[in-house]
Amino acid sequence: MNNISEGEVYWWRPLEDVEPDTRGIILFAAYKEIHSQGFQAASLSNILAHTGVTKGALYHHFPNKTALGYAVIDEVIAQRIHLSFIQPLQHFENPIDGFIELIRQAGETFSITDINLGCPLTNLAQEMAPIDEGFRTRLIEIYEEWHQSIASVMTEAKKSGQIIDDVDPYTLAVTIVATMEGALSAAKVAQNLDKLYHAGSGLIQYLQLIRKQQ
Amino acid sequence: MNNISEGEVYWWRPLEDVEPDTRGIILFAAYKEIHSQGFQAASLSNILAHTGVTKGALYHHFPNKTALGYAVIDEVIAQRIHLSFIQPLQHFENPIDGFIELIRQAGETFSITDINLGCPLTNLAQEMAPIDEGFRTRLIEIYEEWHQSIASVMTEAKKSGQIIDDVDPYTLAVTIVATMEGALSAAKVAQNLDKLYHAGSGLIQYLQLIRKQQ
DNA sequence: TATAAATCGTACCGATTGGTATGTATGGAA
DNA sequence: TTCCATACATACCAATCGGTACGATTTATA
Repeated sequence: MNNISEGEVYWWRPLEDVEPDTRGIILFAAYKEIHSQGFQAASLSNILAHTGVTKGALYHHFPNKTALGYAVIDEVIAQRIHLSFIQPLQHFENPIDGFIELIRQAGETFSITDINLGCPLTNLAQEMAPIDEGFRTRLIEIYEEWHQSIASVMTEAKKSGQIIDDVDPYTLAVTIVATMEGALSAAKVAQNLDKLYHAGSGLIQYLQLIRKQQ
Repeated sequence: MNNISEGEVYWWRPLEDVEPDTRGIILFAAYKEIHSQGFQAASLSNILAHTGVTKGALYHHFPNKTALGYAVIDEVIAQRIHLSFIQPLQHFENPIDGFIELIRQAGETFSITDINLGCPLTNLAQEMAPIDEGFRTRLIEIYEEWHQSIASVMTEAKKSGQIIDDVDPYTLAVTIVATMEGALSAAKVAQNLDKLYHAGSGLIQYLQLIRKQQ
C-alpha cells in the first residue's frame, strides 16, 4: 500500500512491494509533498493529514523537518536516481546509441504530471543548495556520481574508437546532464513535451556528431 | 541610490541611475528578496525592513504579494533578460562565433555570488510555474521571446551558409538555452564555476560541429 | 483657500508554521 | 510480575506569515 490516491499519476512508482512501517509511510509521503511543493513549502501538517500518522509519531522518527528532508534524499531520491539513470548506463553496448535511445524514450516514459512536477533532484537542488549545506552536500554527491558514471562509459567508448578524439569524457558527461536537466526544466514551465523534444533532438544531434565514422 | 549594501556583490546591477520613487524602491528590494529566497519564502517584512518602507506604503502600491511578484517579472526580470541575453544577439555578425564568445565570457562576467543565487528567471520559473498560472504565462513569454530571437539569428546564419543544413533553428535555440540553464544550475549547486566551464565547452563543441566548413 | 485624492504609518488580526511537553499503550527482558 | 524502552497520541506554544482597518499627512486641483 503506497499512498498514491487513485487517478494520481506519479513519477517513479514505489520500487518495492513490501508493506512499509510508519517510518516508511512518513518518508514516502514526505517525498511526495516535497516533490510537489518544494521543501520549504512542504507542510508537516499536510504529510500527517495524507497519511493519518500523528505528529508524535513523526517527531519520534525524525528530530526535525530538516532531518526528514535529509532522509528523503538519502533513502528515496538517491535510490531512484541511481536506478533510473545510473544503473541503465551499465547495459549500454554503445553509449551513444544508448543515450539516443534513452532520450527518444523520454517522451513516452514521462507523463504530463511528471513533467509538471519536474525532476525531484533538480527541484530540491535548486531550492535548497544555496540555503542549507546539509542538503547541498547530499545532492552534490548524487550529481557527482551521475557525472562520473557517464564519464566512465564515455571513456570506454572513446578507447574503443566509438567517439572522436577531441572529446573529454567528463566534460561530455556534465554537458549531457546539463542539457537533459535544462530540457526537463523548460518542459516543466511550458507544461508540455514540445521543448523536451526539441532539446532532446538537439542533444541527439550533438551525440551523432561526436560519433567517429568508420 | 539602489539598496545594495556594501560588499554585497549582485548580479545585473541597476540599469538606470535615476532616483527611484517608493514604488521603485519596493520593486527592486522585492526583486532581490525573491531572487535570493524564492517567491514563496520571500518575506514582505524583510523587504520592508531592508527598505524602511512601511506596510501601508507597500499595500498602497501593490494589492497583494502575488501582484508584487508579477510586477517584479514584468518590470525587472523581463527587462534584464532582454538586455543581457536577447539584445546582444543582434550584434552578432556570425552567431556561432557570437555564442562561443558569449559562453567564454560567462566565467568572467559571473561572480561566485551570482552563481550561488542562480538565474532569477530560472529560479522563479521552476518554483512558481507549476503553482501559479499568472507567473507561468509571464515567464513562458520571456522564454519564448528568447527562443525565437535565437532561432531568428540562426535562420539567417543557415541561409548564409554558416551552419550545416540539417539543423533546425528553433530546435537549436531551445537546446542552447536548455544547456546554458542546466550549466548555471549545476554551477549553482556545486557553488563553483567548474561545471559551468565543462558544460560551456561541451556546448561550444556542439556549435563548432554544426558550423559548415568552407 | 477649500476639497479631494494620493501617499503613506501604525496597530492589529486570523491562519499556519515547526516544534514541544506530556501522557499512554505495548512488547520484550529479567 | 515488574520494569523499561519503544512507539505512538493529544494538546499546546511562540513565531511568523500575508493581509486589513483606519488615521495622518502630503499633494494636486478647482
